[in-house]
Amino acid sequence: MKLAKTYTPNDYEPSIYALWEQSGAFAPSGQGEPFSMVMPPPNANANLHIGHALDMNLKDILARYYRMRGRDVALIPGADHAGFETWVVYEKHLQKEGKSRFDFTREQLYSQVWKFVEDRRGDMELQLRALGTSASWDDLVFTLDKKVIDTVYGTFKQLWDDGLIYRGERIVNYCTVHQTSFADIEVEHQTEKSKIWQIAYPTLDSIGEIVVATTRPETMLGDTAVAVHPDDERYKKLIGTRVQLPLTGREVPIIADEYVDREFGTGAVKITPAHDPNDYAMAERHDLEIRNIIDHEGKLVNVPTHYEGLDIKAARKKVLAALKAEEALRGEADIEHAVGHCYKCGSVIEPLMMQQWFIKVQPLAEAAIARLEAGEIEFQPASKAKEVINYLGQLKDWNISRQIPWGIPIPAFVNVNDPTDWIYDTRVDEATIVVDGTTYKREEDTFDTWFSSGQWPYIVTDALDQGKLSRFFPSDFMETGSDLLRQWVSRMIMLSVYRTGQVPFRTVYMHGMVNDEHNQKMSKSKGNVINPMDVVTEYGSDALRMGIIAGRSPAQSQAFNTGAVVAGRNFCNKLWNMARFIEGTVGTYQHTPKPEPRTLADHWIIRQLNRARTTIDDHLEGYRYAEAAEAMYHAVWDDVADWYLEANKADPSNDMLVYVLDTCLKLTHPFAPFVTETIWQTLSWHEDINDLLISATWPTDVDYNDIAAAEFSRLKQLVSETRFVAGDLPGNDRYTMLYMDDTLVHDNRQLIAHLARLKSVEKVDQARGLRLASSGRDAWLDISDETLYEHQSNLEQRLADVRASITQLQGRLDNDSYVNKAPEKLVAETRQQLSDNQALEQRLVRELDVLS
RNA sequence: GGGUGAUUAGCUCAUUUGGCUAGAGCGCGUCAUUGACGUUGACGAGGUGAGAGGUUCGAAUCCUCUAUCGCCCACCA
Repeated sequence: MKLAKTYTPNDYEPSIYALWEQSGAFAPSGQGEPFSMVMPPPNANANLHIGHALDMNLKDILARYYRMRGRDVALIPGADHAGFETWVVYEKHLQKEGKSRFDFTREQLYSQVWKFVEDRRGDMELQLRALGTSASWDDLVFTLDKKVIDTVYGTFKQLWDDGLIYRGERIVNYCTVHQTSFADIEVEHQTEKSKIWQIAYPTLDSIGEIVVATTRPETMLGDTAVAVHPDDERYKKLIGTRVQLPLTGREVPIIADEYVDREFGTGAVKITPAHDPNDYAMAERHDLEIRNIIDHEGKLVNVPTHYEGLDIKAARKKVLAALKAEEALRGEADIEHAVGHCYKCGSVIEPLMMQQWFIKVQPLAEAAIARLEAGEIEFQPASKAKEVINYLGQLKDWNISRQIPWGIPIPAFVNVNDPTDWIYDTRVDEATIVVDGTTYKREEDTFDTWFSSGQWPYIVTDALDQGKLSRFFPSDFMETGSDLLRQWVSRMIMLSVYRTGQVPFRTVYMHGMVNDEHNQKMSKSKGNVINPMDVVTEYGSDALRMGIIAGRSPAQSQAFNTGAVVAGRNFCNKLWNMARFIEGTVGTYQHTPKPEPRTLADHWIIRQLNRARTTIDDHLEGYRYAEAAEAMYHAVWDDVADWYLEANKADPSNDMLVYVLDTCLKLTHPFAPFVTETIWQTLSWHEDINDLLISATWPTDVDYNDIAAAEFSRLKQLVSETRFVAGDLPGNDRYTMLYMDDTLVHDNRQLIAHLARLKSVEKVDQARGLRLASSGRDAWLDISDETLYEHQSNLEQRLADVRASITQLQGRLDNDSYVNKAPEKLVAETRQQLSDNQALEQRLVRELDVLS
């Protein structure tokens, strides 16, 4: 035998992958209707996590499936420079060496990180290969490739020309540790316990004071107003008057604004426009002064000298102490409220005023919403469409600048003599340029990664300049984690509609998260992270692939289930041993004939495989992976291995064995590519060097006789009943089956004996023993009266069951509403079941009569 | 605070627009076996579908309420 007794995946997987890659099977064939998917670029600097394994698998199954169905498949891989993510990793690396970003120029940093990423990028790509990803590697795009940058600049220019780009001092989310701003979506809000203090501000125009409530007393140094609700009776008369701020003595007005909640705190709010988004909005409405008092490192500035340079924490302490000394503190209370944190380092996000680049998103969002509402993109699950529309509908202007050197530089320059004079220019490698005699200095910020990733589908397919892959845009299938719906999917739609006039993809499939085995979210800090490469080493890539899609539905988070991976491994071994058996039986075989069914089992297995293929087609076309895999699993294991191979032993046919094995391998290949290809390569009838399963054609229907197939089903039933009954009898004897005038049993007596493990199957004139009543054949098990007697209670139990079900069915048919309103087909089925059960009841009654 | 998902066998999960006796894998029990496979085979046990009510001939599925858990969003100082 060519094959070892047990399938050991790690011995075969790498060479099989190499075989595919060298054969060029991953590249688009250029023939057939295109089917394309772009891979969300995994971070170039990091190892794959288990979510990637799922993510990749969901795409690769379709890639392999549609490839076999003759489509022109492109699974286009990517690698992400992951701007900020990578930057964080690199900055830690610098820290270890005792250096900081300020020791280097932008160019130096950029090239250092480039090298850092290059060194690590290979790991990620090797891991994708280990998972079996049939990606078109020649078409891989890195997010810092020239064509990416060119396209991104083109989009930026178009937005600029359309008046949709502006630079402005706005309040932004700022991490003082990383010293960069964030988009709203990158800020993590956490509920925290803290204190809320009440501070008295003396009024100027009358004797008295107004008490404000705040969780951030230190910001009072930057207050420029106090706000109350216009209808608040307590404060109505104070509106328009002024208060004097404690500590600084500055005078600020009391204003009225509906935003103020009368119920909360004291109903009076101190306004610090530079360091609170709401206060900023209010300052815009009321044209208030904006005082910056916190700098980029989180230290106080523009404040009385003894506060100057303090960090937030120290400043708060000092301010509170001073207020206490001035007897301006009126109370403190515990409070729970949401605080924004940096999603990377967890430090508190400071809202700060900064010069940033923004996109006016509204026109883009509106255009995208129109397409979504027209149903141009199908969502799996469908509910996600609404979520995207809602999100786009309330999107605020998008801050696309980041203050980190690792990324695509923003192609803009500012007049050294006029800070409002900005021009678009792509000579970002030069610190200054001269245009028409004027010197311009470049912008040092880089783009938010999502600005470039958001253009991915049309970049990688060269859709804008009709490149060689442009037939793959829009792509057919976009599959990614449900956590990226907003930050990535929505932006791709928005930018693609804007830039290309087309939606970027036709179907979006969102997968849920992979939790740990106890359904807890995986995280490094909890130490419950499952490394996909460990799973591959232990169980094999195919087992991981099969296990991770088992019972999974879109957008639903689910625990990682080792049991399902084990089942996958066992399945691979089963398939392996089926092949081993068939290969050993068939030996050298030179052609793959059109199967010509001869026996009942032949007809039946053809029917089963035809049906399985149809079921798999239905499910995969509807993206129901788990159901498709299950149909495949049961066809191969239950129908082929458990029944057909055994039947074939009783009446062998090599042609049929070859057909059955080939079909199983094809049906299984999208789900377990390695083991199937490994087997395929060992088979003598696939010896041709160019004969690869990955490129084989998907099975089509084979003719069979329906009556013959149905007769085998009846034999199966008889065999099952025999096993069941015999298993219940005392002892482990092999029994003899007796039959009278039953042609089906007569013609298949050898087969029945083999399948039911009987001593023999013999024709008799006079029946005796235990009648096999359930399967409706004139067949008996030859057992002694004594044994028969012991079996009586079993028969009685079965009779009771049958009668219960008769009562139920009869009740249903006695109900006129059911007979009249339920579908005819269903009613007919019920009638059939009733008569079947009645016949069975009579046979059982007769059996029991004989016994007594 | 708003939205959204979940609750089905011991565990992890299915069950496509309401319709056969609610399925699978793992686990569990009994038995088997000298050559395809113990990563096996045969047989089996195990579910009043979170709870309560409603609609319907018919509900795990639709509606209402309750309970518990999760996720996302959110400026209450």
